[in-house]
Amino acid sequence: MAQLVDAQITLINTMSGSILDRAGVKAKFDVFPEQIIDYLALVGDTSDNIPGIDKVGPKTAAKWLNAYHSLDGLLSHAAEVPGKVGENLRAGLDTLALSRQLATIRTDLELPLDGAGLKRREPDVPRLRAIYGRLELRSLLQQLEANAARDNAAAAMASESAAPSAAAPSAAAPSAVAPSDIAPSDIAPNAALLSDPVAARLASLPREYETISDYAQLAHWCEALKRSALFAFDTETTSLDYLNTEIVGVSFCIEAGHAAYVPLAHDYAGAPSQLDRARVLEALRPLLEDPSLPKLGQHLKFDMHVLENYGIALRGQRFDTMLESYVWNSTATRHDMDSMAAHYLGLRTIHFEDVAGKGAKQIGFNQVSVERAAEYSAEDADVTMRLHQTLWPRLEAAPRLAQLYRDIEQPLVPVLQRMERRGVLIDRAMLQTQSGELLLRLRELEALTHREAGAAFNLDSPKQLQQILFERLGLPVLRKTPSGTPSTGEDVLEELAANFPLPKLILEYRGCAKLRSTYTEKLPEQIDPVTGRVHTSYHQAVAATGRLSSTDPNLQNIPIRSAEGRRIRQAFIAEPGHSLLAADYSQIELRIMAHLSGDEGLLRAFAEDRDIHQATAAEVFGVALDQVSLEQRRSAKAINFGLIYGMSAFGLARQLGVARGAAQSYVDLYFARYPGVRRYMDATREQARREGYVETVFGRRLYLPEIRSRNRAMQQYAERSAINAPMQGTAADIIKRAMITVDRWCQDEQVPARLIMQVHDELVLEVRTDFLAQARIEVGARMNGAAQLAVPLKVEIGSGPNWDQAH
DNA sequence: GTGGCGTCC
DNA sequence: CAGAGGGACGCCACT
Repeated sequence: MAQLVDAQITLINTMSGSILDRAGVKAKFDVFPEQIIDYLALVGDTSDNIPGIDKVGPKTAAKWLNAYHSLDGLLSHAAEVPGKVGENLRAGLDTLALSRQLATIRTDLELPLDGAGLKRREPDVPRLRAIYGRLELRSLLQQLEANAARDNAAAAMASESAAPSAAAPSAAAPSAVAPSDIAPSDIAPNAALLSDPVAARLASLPREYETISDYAQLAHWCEALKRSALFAFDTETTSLDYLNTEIVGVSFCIEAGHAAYVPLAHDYAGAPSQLDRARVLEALRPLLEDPSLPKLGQHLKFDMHVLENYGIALRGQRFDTMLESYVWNSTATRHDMDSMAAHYLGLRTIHFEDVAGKGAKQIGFNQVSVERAAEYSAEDADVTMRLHQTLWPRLEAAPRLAQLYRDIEQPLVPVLQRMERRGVLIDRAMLQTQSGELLLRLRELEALTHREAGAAFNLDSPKQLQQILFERLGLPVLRKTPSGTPSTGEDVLEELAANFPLPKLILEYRGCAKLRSTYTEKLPEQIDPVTGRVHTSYHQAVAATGRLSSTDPNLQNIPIRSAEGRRIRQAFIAEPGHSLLAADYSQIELRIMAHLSGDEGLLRAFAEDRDIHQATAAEVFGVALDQVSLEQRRSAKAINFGLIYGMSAFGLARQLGVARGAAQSYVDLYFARYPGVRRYMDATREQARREGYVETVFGRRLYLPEIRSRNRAMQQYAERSAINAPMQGTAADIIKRAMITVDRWCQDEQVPARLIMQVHDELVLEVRTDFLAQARIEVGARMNGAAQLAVPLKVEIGSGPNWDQAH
């Protein structure tokens, strides 16, 4: 028994707390299922015999469910919990998970009235059925039906002619039951499951897809495309690598339900003969290059690249369903076609994996049978048209969103395509030299560390490092990771470094290892052998706030803060006779805060072009501008950034290493000096609660339904997002507008300058060196003119032979 | 695939 | 009373 109590106390000490009311330990904190599993493993499976543990029931399960981001993770953990506690837990989760799914769906139904949530996934009916097989799914499925019906009704109202035909007749819209009101009794057990109306609807969709196998048929379609008001098209390719991919087929859709696939390069053994790719592309060229012939697609930037590989310049792209969905609601669904079809149309489309397989067994699209490829590809074009028919009327009904779409997101597509295609020149030899140097240093540090630790271990393994630091050497545990293990993060090691020698070595090791693995080793591998440059992908529909993101390689997280890191930037160079020009917006988010809040003090500071952190320090600490100490300026800077991120006094205290009370007094002083900022923040939170969303200066919306959550953590997270999103999002809008005008200048005037990178508040151009002086002026003017705010924008421009020296 | 960590704005 | 800083991507270890 003593052992049991010890184990329990150990458990309590190693995690955030315990629900177990035993041995004088108060039930104070939450325990999560994986911790129960650990616990039971520790004490042996005596769960039914431990007083108190059987109290884990629906109520506790509800707390866990609310706290977990991943329902799947929670369910899989719950499945492993043995004994009575497991039974109770699973019963509670079944009920609660289903009601949460219902709440999720319900929220989606009421768009745009209620808004949607962060990173919300589609309800996966087959999976729900598997999990809740013993439960009746009628109410859930009814809501899915009603969802489609209402969407279509709304679309029909907004645009009679554009109403899609996919509407399923359905009962009236669901009554407005608050999620929490869905009691367990509403979900009656029923062994006989309903048929799946979602799958059924897919099968019953009116569709006529044809496969084009002769030139007369092709000519017929080309004529129809030419006469159409709008057509959707899609290219099928051998690879997602946009520079090194071949066209396997193309598909078209003019009218929902009618689509055609043109197989061109299916080359498996026994493939039917197909039309000649070059000849078909030449027939399509005049259509695709005609700017007055409007086109629709899903992620057209990719198709632009693919066509450019064949010398075809896509013009006249008018609509892109990926961007329509993103502008409509950046978080209600992911913006790939399969997700959108499920979300907006209630359709389960044929996925790429369905026809090509997945993992190591995946085949190229050229190996897919023409029959299956035709179904898949024609459906893509068809569904693209259907999505557009439901999305565009919604956007037009919300004029600011339509304007954001027309003025910013759609025109940005060709700009990004050109940036990607141009690529960035990298000095491979320089990176390889650095890699060698880093490797030597890493080996030294490894030897020193092992000697100091008295044991050999893998420095790259946080788990092994935890054991060495906190078990073998007994260093104090200063912070724990979310999963309850002792953290070895940078801030912890910094603090430990004051009293112990090892953490400092590990910090240097980590820094070098990061530089080598992520940058000096990987970047050279990503240089295209043909162009000698790296060609990133900018993603336009990923970040909830409107920012771009970059992958393969990510050019938006190249080091800059440390001297060692900046050497990486020296390898970003320009071609002979050219230089890099880097132009970044100075303090753009704080300027936007001044604009949005209208705070007089802040407006004045920017109007007078003050050093904003210094000016803030002078106000907060009540000293003259020239009396502000470096320490005061540092504090003010932390306050300013904290405000942008919705940070609390607690967080500020930790950041600054001061007492919480001191941090609180800084915050109070700040708000006393800048009362407009506090008013703005209160008003923003209030608007988010009232409307369900916040918006940027240019009308971009971010929906935050969690701001009404009864779960405090989620609600506060939503509040921080509400504060941050208008500033971060407006900055994104502004730089996108700047990119469009800068690119237009590059294109129209045939100047020797090209946009090559964007890093959130910075644009990088490759400019012929003799043209630098003029480029500075032209780029600066366009960036400055990208928005008219109540404060001036400020752009800082530098240039040099490499990215480091351009700053 | 997930968690921990680290890079950027 | 607990929690406590927004948005991304990528590497490594580990399962």
